[in-house]
Amino acid sequence: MSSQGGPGGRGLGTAVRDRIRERIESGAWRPGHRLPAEPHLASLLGVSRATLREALKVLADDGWITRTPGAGTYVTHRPRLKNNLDVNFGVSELIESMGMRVGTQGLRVYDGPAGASEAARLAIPPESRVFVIERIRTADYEPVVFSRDVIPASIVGEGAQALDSLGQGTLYRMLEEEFGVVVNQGLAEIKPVKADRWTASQLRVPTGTMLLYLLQVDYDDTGRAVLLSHEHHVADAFEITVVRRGPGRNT
Amino acid sequence: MSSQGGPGGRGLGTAVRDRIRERIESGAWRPGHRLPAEPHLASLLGVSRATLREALKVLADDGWITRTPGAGTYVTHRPRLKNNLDVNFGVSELIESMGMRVGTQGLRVYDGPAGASEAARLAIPPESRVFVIERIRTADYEPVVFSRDVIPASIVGEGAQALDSLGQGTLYRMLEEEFGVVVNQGLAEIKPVKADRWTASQLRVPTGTMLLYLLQVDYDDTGRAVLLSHEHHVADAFEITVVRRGPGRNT
DNA sequence: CCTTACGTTTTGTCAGACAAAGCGCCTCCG
DNA sequence: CGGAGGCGCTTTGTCTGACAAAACGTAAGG
Repeated sequence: MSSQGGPGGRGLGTAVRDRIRERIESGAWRPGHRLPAEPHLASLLGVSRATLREALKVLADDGWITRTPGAGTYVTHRPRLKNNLDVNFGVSELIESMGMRVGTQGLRVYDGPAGASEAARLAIPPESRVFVIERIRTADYEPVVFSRDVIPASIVGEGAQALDSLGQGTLYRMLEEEFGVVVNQGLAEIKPVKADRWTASQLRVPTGTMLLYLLQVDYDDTGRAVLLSHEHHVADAFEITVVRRGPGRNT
Repeated sequence: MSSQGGPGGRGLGTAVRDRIRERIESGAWRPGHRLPAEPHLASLLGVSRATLREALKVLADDGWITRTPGAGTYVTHRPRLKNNLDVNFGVSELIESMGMRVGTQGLRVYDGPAGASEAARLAIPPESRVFVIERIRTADYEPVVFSRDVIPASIVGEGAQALDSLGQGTLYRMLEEEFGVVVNQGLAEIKPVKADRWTASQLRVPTGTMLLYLLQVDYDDTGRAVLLSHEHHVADAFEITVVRRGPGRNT
């Protein structure tokens, strides 16, 4: 299925892109810093200039670098954020990136037929068998997210007992390591809601507390829906940001 | 500053990328459809294969297409959404894309010194002169967003009287056409809030109504902060979505 | 009828070359 | 001595051609 799943990712250009971005994120190349010229950088990275340029094109398109003919390639002068909805995937990484201890309470795993709405979003036949994972995520032992994850049985097959070991685990890592499913993209719908009685009691907050509700469907690289997540975030616990692409490049 | 500002965007590869994406968005190439082979498609678009591949690389990276060696390039089988936080920029386009009439109420434009917090986010000296635009955006004559836009005087110079004509205009288009400022990227912070007395009266909703608050800073292609926006969205008016990149490509 | 081997098609990567656009340095002139 | 203009170098943008790797369809053989 997946071509190689090697070190960096799928494809040399993607690996080069990640390597360059890591240098920027780590601070080795600070904003305003000028990158080596393309031929030089290509030989440094051990790839051809065409491959390097594919990586640079994506980075420039994402706003990491700015390229001007005759002048050079510079790291864009723009603040970088953690806790970014675009890149941070999963609640565990979100909490860990804030330097807090991540934990799980009230884990509940069961299977059954999918409801009509959830089946439609997962693009599976109604009444198909799905596995459901409900749990409360804690940051420094404080409940911050109540989540309900729905996975089609066709994804996890019969090796579903591994789901029981999600005590503190990352669901995405388990999907990748146990079932060979690599989540490539997710489509999240964001809505502010007030905590109802049940959710409030789970999160140990007063009824009516402000929550951020994320309804998300994740897809693998073939476009197959592999995971549906309902996440109720305690509003004050996180600072959620999104990078938006400007109209200058998106019609 | 900007190199050519031609038809599609800045650069041939970017223009090619937009042309392909338009075909997908318009439905000419539906999910699962196979694109012509690269040499053929390159000649169809009138560019070289290297340029075409830069465009395809970005599209594949953004999840629009899936490429497999030996097989071909296919349009990814994944639902496309309008009202996407990533691509839809500005409230006007958001409302128009939903097929509703966009309008403005209570426009108020004034200038003065920037506050400490706003100056810091715009990366300008404290007390710098800024222009402030406050207005209520309506969809089908119903208030849906109350926004406060802050623009440094250094951006708009002395031609600021143009700001008064924002009756139904798009601020981004005005920035581009009047002042030559192309917004490339924006960083938005999302938070659910309850409407306070003042905001509620502006939006004609009861105090305590659920709102989605977006605090956004926009940057041009050089990384200069050009616009700070506070937006209070009526929660039930929109369906806000975000495309998230999977851990499989971001680590 | 199933399995296997082959060839074709298609994407992935590389190398080299030329054009266009900034930037810095030098020279020339006042 | 100071400023302005021109020249050349550097760097990105684009094109051309080529070969390798991978996947699919087809045909031959058991």
